[in-house]
Amino acid sequence: MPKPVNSHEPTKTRILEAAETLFAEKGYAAVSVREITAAAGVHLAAVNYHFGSKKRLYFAMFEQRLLPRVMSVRPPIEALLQRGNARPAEMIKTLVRSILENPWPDDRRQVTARLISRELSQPTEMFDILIETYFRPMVQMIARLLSPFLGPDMTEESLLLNTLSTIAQITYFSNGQPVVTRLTGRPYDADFIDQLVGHITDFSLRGLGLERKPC
Amino acid sequence: MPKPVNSHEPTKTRILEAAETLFAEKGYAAVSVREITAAAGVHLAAVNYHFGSKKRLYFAMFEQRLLPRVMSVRPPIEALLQRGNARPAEMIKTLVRSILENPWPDDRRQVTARLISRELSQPTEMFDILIETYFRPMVQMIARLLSPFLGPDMTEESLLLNTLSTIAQITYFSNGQPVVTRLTGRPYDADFIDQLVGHITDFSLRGLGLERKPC
DNA sequence: GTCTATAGCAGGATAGAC
DNA sequence: GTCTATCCTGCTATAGAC
Repeated sequence: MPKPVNSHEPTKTRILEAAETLFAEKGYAAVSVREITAAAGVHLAAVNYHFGSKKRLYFAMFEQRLLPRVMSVRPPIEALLQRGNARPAEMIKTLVRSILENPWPDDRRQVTARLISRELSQPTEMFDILIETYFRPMVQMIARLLSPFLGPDMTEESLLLNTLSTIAQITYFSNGQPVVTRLTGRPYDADFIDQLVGHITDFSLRGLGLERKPC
Repeated sequence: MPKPVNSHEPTKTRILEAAETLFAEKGYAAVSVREITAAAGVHLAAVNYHFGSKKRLYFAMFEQRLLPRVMSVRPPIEALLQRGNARPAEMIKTLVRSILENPWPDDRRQVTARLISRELSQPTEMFDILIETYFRPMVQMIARLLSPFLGPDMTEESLLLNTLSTIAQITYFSNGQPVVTRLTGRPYDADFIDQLVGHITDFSLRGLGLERKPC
């Protein structure tokens, strides 16, 4: 448990921080309250005093730390939408970059991505909240961003699938880091992330039919 | 535990089957040996008698059931490669379909996909085996399939990233089923899977630069 | 609010009868 | 090989001293 303990934070915050890290690493079931309190440098009973139970600690962590952080990704992308004059290449590149090298603090990037991916692949009671407050608005916003360029004859569903194909790549290269590193031999440093952003942008632009190949 | 018990199978097999289902559903840590033996309809001590420990049961399940099954996806795709005269559109469609509606028995499709995705996103000691025996050969095979069409000036790394972008979509629409259903309102019936296969194929062909848009 | 002590139970594993 | 009974550890949760 090499996690620094921030001993000036209040007990409650220390618990939330430690819980977040551990839940992200191992998953809810594999983490014990003892482990969390030890990592947080607080006494065992503190979790039940402050949160009532282990499950409610998870929910509190989710609502108070995870959700606010993921919501913070949206404003910059919304700003892009408001401007209204961006070109598709620029839009997609910004989108990809804003998620791949996201604005969360360095020590929380991996943690945040893992918690989201965990919740999406193994829904708990938080699944609905995550979908409706974060994921669906995000997808709709991206779809609205793209839709003017994709032609008016495209169905809603087709627009959605195209949006999801773009998101699929971002998600895959973001969450699948262990696999990608293993296969390419490249660690996720600034260099490689740049390259990934470029690749995903190009592939998606072509996939969306927004960039013509020589014919 | 509505799982039927196949009471004519030997104890060992019954345990492996139940373990597979439960590990896929809940993850290793969240499943107890008691739960497994109850679902299998055998006595509690059977796990330790036949496998030595819960962890070794997981490994046995992985090697004896999961790996052989995922390996069975390869031959049909390899056959495509051997023929050598397939066109890219056909190849990619076959590839997408062979994974999206895979050849595993109906009651094992979801289970198999979940176990793989679990192992890739939360590596245990089996991660290396899965990567080296299944994933890397699979990716290399697909890359070899595509490479003749992508032009000789494409770097190895670029070829790999393009391949992964295609796989990313297949993986996303396959593993992200709860999310996709939630956002589209479509259950994964034959109809929708057809539509997904078509979409992923088209998007990927364009993404790879293999299908020209009107210009 | 903090922490100790412990209740109460579920977990994996095992010994030994059959 | 099968199954019962049980050990013991480690878990969540709580009671109650400070």
